[in-house]
Amino acid sequence: MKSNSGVGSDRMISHGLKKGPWTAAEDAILMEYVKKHGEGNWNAVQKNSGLMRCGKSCRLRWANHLRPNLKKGSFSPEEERIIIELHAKLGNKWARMAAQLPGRTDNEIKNYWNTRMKRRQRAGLPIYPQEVGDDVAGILLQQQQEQEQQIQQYQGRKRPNSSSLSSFLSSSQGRKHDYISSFSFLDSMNLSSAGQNQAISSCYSNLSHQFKLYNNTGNNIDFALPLSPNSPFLPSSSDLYNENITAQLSAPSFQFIDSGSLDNTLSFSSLLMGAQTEPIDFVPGLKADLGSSQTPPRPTTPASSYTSSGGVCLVAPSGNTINYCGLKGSSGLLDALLVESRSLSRNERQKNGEEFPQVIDKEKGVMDAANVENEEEEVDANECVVETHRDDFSSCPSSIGLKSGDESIEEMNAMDDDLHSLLNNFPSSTPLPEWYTKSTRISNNGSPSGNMALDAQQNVSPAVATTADLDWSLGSCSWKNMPGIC
DNA sequence: AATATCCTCAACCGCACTCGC
DNA sequence: CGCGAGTGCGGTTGAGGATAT
Repeated sequence: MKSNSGVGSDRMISHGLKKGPWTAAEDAILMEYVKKHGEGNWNAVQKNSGLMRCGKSCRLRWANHLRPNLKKGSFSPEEERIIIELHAKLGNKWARMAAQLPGRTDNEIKNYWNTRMKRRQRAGLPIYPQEVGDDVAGILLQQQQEQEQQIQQYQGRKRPNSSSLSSFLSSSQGRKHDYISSFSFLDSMNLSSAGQNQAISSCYSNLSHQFKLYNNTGNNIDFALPLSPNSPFLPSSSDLYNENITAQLSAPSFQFIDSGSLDNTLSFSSLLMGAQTEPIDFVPGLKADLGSSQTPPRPTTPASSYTSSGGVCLVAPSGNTINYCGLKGSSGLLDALLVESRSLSRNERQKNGEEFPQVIDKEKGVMDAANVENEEEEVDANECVVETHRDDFSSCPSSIGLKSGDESIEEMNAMDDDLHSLLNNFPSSTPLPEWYTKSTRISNNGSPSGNMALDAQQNVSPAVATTADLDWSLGSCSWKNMPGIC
């Protein structure tokens, strides 16, 4: 197909029209036709010129190969730069990109991009250079913010502006560094353990209602609450996909998810790349490309969980299995930006002499995470769901209190009430969605954390798992009758 | 040298949109 | 308003060349 010289084959004739590669003779006929009649009205080509090609085929041939001023050959470095920038801004809008690259066709750009993307994924490289990611992050997050606002308007709910993740991230400040810790300014409270300068923060995005716990040293606890299956914010089941991917995790690729450095948080490109249209695209790349030839190290990190725009995403490295749930068509940008899976394994952190965050236990009060781990061993080697609640803070030891400069407590409490009533209105006994039960609980020696969806697989039979099995309350979600939950 | 596998890219396909009737 | 033709767009396919085994 790369050469269309010579006599074409007749084997691709269908309904009297030829398909397949164009011959030089056909090209000549088409060019002559356009010379006489101009572009357009492609279906008339066959009638007027005798060319046995459909109008679509003629248009494509003309646009991609015959029209004047077409550039041939490889893209120049400058063109490549433009493509990268345009793709970062536009996504897979090949025609729009082609409009900004004189002499280049959408097909050409598309092929180039797909090839390049695969190559870089194989190499474990980010698709977008970091500087492009920087520039684009704000744009996409702004779009995300607009979407959120639209949803909020639709829901008729008022949220404090200060809870807007997007506005913060799209601002000139807060880039590159401290994304995670900066999130604490959202719907969060920072708790300070006097003398230890240690804090646990909880935050949930007002859209996804996913919680993330992390201490202020930047080592998150890798915890995310699932949305209720009946949450108005949860996409319909048809919008969810769930795919089990079996592959050895490549260390370089996985770094984007499981980055140990905040700077790497912006090196999300390979994740984002596929996410432009469908986040899962990234992961099949792993599946396809990490076959027999690579034997990457087994990840030592715990489950990663991150929110999707308007939905739920879970990424759980488990040996050589990744379970990924997400929203079709989500931009994936927040997925990446919210990727908080930077935590070292507990053992490593302990080895480094790092202090563990405190965990608020409903019955035992505040405990050190290390103690939680010991408790876990008695009940379940890996399971421990950190639970927190703003109301719980009142009963916290006096050594824990609000840091100054936090948002209005009243404001946050109002939001809490809002959410609380929402959660309480969920009907019970609703079967959990597929993504909820398909996920595999990872086994790790990491932080005292768990993802409820992951816990579900291990501890609750998917067949009987319903919302009635969940104990929903503000800031917490637990499986009823499930031992080992803090 | 033979074979398998990978890669590239031209072409196709399905869908959505516009426009005229 | 509905219909069909024409067109554009983005995703996918598969032939054939390149490379690896």
